[in-house]
Order: sequence, then C-alpha cells, then structure tokens
Amino acid sequence: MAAVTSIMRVQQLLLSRIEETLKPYALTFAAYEALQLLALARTGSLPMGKMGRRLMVHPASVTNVISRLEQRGLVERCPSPDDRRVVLAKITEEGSAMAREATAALNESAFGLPGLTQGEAAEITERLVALRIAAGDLSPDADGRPERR
Amino acid sequence: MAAVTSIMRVQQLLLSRIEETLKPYALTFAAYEALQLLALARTGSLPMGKMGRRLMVHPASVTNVISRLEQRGLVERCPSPDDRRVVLAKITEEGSAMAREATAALNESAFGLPGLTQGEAAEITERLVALRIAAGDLSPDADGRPERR
DNA sequence: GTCCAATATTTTGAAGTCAAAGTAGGATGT
DNA sequence: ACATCCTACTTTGACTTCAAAATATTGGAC
Repeated sequence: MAAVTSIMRVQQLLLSRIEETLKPYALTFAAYEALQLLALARTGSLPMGKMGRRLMVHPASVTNVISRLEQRGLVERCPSPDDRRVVLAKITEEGSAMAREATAALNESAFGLPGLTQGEAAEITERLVALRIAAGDLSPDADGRPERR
Repeated sequence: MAAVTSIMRVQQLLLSRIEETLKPYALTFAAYEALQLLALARTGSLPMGKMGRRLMVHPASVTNVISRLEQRGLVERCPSPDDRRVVLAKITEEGSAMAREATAALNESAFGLPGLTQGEAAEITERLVALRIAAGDLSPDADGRPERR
C-alpha cells in the first residue's frame, strides 16, 4: 500500500525528469517513444495499430502523437501497399536525426536512478517484472514478440 | 534503464486497476485522493493551495478536481474566515460517505501488489523511498509535515 | 457473389496535467 | 497612507489519456 504510493510518486518524478531533458527538442515522452520506435524499425515505418500495441497506448493516442510529429516533418503518413485500411507512420531524415539527438541527451543525463546502486536497481526491476507477469502483462503479442522489453 | 521502463509500466498497471475499482463510484484516482485527503482532515476542510502541495499537483488541477466534486455535492467551497484570498474545500456528508465506501472497495480489492510477498513489497518501498530522498522529494513542507507519507 | 463480422484508423468528447496570465487580498517598508 | 511585492485562486490554452462512435476495408460463411 505504501509501495503503491511510492511507485506512483517515483514514476511522476522520473517522468518529469525525462521530460525536462527532452524539453530542448520539444518532444514529450510519448512523442519520443513513438519516434524512437520508428527509428528502430527496420524499414523506418510501422502501422499505427501496431505502434499502439507496442507502446501500449490507445489507438487514438497514436493518431494524436503521429499527427503532431507529422506537422513538424519528423514523420510521414503513407498508405500501406498491402492493406488499404492501414496507415504506415514513416520516420523522415529529420525525424531520425531528432531521435538520435534526443536519445543521446537522455543517455547522458537523466536515465539513471539517483540514490540507487546498479544492483539495487536491478533488484527492483526483477521484482517489478515479477509483478507485471503476475498481472498478465508481458505476454507475447500477435507477432510472437513481447510487446515491451 | 530497464528499471525506468518497469516503473513506468507498473504505475500504469496499478493506476488502471485502481481506476477500475473506483469506476462504480464515478471517481477518478485524482478525485479520490482529493476527497480522501479532506475526509482525513480534522475539520473536514483544507485550503485549496495546501491540498495542491499535499497531493503534489498543480493549483489549477486542484481547482479543476474540486469544481467537479462540488458539482456532485461531495464537496463545498467556503471562504476562509482568516484570509479572504483562500478558498476552503469542505467535504459534505455525501462526500464522507463516498470516501468511506470507495476506500473500503480499494482496500478489499485492488490495493495489493499481485505476485509479490509482503516482504518484497516492503523492500521495494524502501528502495523507492531512498530514490525519492535522493531526488529531493520527501522533504518537510511549510507546515513541518512531510507532504506525502 | 453477397452479407456480415472483424480490423484499422480517425473523430469527438470527457478528464487530467501543466504553464502562464489575470484578479484579488494581505503584508511590508518608507 | 501608499507603493510594492507576495500569495491564493481561477482562467485559458496546449497537450495527454481513454472510451465510444463513425468510416473504410478485408475476409469468411453461405
């Protein structure tokens, strides 16, 4: 019960720290995650629906984030050649550059957990993963790959 | 880094579980926290600003939540006798009843951490509290009381 | 082949968050 | 007394989330 409160609060702290780091790039964490997901995709593009499942957010949120990234020229929408229902989000050159820079900024500044040793962080992770499994999270999705590492 | 991802995700899972439990009462977690804070206050009322600091949310969010609770008759706004700038949020009879019921529902259903023993949960809490302290959270506020337990 | 159910995306609407600007009242210094 | 600064709350605006409804397309059943 105190654990619940602490998790809530730590998440809030981490999120604001991350968003602080991303501020110079005018990226929210949600936007960063979407961009980075595309940057790591082999073809640089993914169907919107699949992005939603990977990022575990509502489809409407994907539409929203991609629209905003599209306005800034970081992403393009393309029709899928295979299925006319699906819309592919495709990262642009600018988008790739932005993803690289933002990732570098995160890596060098905020991504650690202050006040914890490596070992302690690993231990927490282990426990939390156990919790996620118990909650039915972390089961393979339709592609046969875990939705989240 | 994996720890960060896990914390984010677990928070998301816990939050949706809690909101699910609260759904029959038409309370969001934010609304529940505000209501419960008032229910625990000795006089059943608190200045809006103080609520914001205790709950660690922006003053505008407090205005928003209290307005919504007020519309439902769970809370009233009263002027402070001491300082005409401050608005006191005061819980009503209906609000107290609602807070009691919702708290009971949370206690009996969702507030545990599935997949973790008591001891493991306590251990996680300890680590996370260390993290919060390192991040400058959990320092006493102006009233000399910690803002959050 | 046609109809119908499932899937993919977008739209719309309710809630929440924060930041910044506006208003009002209190407190302080001269 | 008056100017000034600080504090408390609300308003407005941008952004996020989710849920539910609308649209378009696919694919299977008959």
